[in-house]
Amino acid sequence: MAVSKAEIERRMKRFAETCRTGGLKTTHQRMEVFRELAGAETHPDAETIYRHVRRRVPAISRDTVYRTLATLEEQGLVHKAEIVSGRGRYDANMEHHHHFICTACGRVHDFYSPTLDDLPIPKSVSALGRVESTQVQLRGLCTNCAKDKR
Amino acid sequence: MAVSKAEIERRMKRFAETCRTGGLKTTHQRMEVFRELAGAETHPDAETIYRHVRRRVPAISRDTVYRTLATLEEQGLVHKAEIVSGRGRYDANMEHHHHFICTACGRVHDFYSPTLDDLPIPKSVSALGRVESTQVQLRGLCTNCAKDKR
DNA sequence: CTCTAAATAGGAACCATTCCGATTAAAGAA
DNA sequence: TTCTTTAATCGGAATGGTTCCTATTTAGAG
Repeated sequence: MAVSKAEIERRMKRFAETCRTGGLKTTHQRMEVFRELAGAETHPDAETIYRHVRRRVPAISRDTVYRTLATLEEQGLVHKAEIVSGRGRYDANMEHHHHFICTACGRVHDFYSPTLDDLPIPKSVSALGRVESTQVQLRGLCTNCAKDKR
Repeated sequence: MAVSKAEIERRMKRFAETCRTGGLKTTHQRMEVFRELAGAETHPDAETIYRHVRRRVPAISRDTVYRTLATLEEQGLVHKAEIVSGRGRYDANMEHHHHFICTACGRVHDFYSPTLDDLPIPKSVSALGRVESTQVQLRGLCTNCAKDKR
């Protein structure tokens, strides 16, 4: 189930909008990096994004990809999940969602749950600091890897 | 509030026990790396552990620290949290707990909640794979960093 | 069209982690 | 205790992801 055309369209519009209001130049490279994420569901890492975008923008540099991802995150256009093996993974799905992480292949799957979006935070936490975001991480063997094991 | 003497004692015993049953040699280096974590509450990273242990075992190598941490994790003696900036952080607290991560300083604080230990996992997740562990991550500004900002 | 600040390319640098080959030492057997 | 086996260690080189640096390019304002 790929991201729908309409959703990609919507995300690209938001990108253009954010560039304008944020005073960012809408460079070809920037646009293509975001487009890559707007249509992805696999939480690709920077290297994967780099390889894919290079097909369309052959001269793009890794540095640009990394810088652009950081900029997009600052602007709230993409989400960076620091999950496994120190390799950041990105997605353009800004709805509140949670992650199922496969302990074998490292793949990250989104899932949704209104209940989990609004967790009962214990009082003791207020002593630690002010909570700005919450996220649930589930770990286990994904269906694919479970199949391979047999 | 440091880890109590009794708790450290208990953890060291478990370490010795696990080495025996797991067929691991209880080397001086191994013991000191674990001792460092048994008494820590700060989720130190490998480099920090290395620097501390080196006071007691001056010739210890980074490789040994990294290998030992991996071994201890395999044996279920320590817990590795992959949280920020690709730097693994370790703790010897094996009770089910959750993390409050400061978005400014990156420090990780544990907190406990029986309610959060047993989350209602949405049915849709079963299509993704078999859940083996659950964890809640809260992000925000810790009290310390909030103070500094003012 | 011109100008300027922002952004990019490409390669060097950086840093955490892992690998490798030679050496050491834990622990079971004698 | 001493011997033997083999896991574990050391230290430095290698790796891989990410960031930095500087010259060059370009988006967008005027």
